[in-house]
Amino acid sequence: MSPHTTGTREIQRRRTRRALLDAALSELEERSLGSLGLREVTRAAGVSPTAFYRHFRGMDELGIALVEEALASLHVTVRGMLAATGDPERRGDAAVRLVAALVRSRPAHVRFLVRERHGGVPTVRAAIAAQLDAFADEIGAALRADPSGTGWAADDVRMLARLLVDHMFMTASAFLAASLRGEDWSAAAGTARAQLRLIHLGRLHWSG
Amino acid sequence: MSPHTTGTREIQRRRTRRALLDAALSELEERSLGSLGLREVTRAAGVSPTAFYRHFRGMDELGIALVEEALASLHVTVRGMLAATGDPERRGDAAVRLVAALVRSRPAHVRFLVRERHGGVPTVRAAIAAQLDAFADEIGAALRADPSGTGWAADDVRMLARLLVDHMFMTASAFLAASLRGEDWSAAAGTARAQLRLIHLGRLHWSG
DNA sequence: TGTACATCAGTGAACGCGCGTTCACTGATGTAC
DNA sequence: TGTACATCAGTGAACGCGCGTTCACTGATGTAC
Repeated sequence: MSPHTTGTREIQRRRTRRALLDAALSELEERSLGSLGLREVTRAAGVSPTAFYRHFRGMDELGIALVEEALASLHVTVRGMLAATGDPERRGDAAVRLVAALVRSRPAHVRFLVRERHGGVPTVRAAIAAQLDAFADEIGAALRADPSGTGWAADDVRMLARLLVDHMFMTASAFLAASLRGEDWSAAAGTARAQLRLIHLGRLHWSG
Repeated sequence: MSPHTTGTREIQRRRTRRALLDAALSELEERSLGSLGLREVTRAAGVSPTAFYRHFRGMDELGIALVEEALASLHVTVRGMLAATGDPERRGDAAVRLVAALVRSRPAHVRFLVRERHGGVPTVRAAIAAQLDAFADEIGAALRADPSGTGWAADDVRMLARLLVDHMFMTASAFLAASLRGEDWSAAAGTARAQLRLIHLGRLHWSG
């Protein structure tokens, strides 16, 4: 392996970078990226303020790095949904389960996406929007490939794909809200499953 | 009329308060409430920083005032939707038109709601969430009153009402995004209408 | 109507504080021979 | 393997700046008689 991935110096460098990202995610639990200060992040990460500049040009760049991490996780979830098999009801339930698993394993990343998707940092907003468009395209392609998708207009496939992407965010947000209230997730999961079932029924009876 | 509503002093007081709220809304076009400073607002409003305290205890209180204004507008829209008559397709189209009218008449308020709904100021988030719950209840009551709502379980009515509330936000957000890109709104409106039609089809074929 | 006093929205100076950014530096790690 | 030099992640002091908040104030508006 090259020294760029395994050298002692490189390992330490990665560790500090991770500490900065984790510190930011932790601070963002109750706040938004736009109100987060460089010194807050370095303080929480246990490094000097100047160390920040060895890793990021400024807070915006750290924000973009968080977007990339969070969307990579989300992409795995989306691919898992598309790979699910069985009748549509089963696939809907699997989708809700995958979202729940994502929120459970990376709550801070998911909260970051939900918050910054419409948040106050234009570059971050744009990066999220672009990737969600790509996810919608991916879902649209899967819908088109599905036998039940024959006869659908391109526009209609796109509108359904967007609805499903947005519903995924609604569901993720509902799980986060349930956590915050100390509730168990079964009610939120039930609601999400029922909504997907209703959307699927609409899909079955759709006439372009 | 009492001097509390028409006195010269009271009129001036209201004018300043309005200037502060409008200045904040204007600054919030591209930013979030959590990152907005008191001095920025007073500067944009053309008053001294200390004048702020004659109207609000702090930025949080100004945020709550904005929430109240914005939700009052939204409530008018929701009531308009529920009052719409005709076949369900017409009612869906009317709902989309009402959302478009709201976004056109109060873009800054709507953007504020979309952004701060999941934003970084807990008190504001809570105020919005509480009111959206109330809207969902209102919509749920209307769905129950509708003849096509007979035989629906209470949970199912609630899940449909929530889906409709969330869809309203999706639609508003889509209009704002179209504006930002300088696009015409017909594509976003068409997508929203189609999604409502699909949801309605699901509703027709629902089996508890 | 006129006068004397009270109210209070908005002012301007002042404060201490944390911010982002710069700079020259240190010392461990990496590299060449 | 050993030595001499280069690299570079992280440091700590320093800076100028805008922040939120306080205070005593001003002067127009409101009120009592």
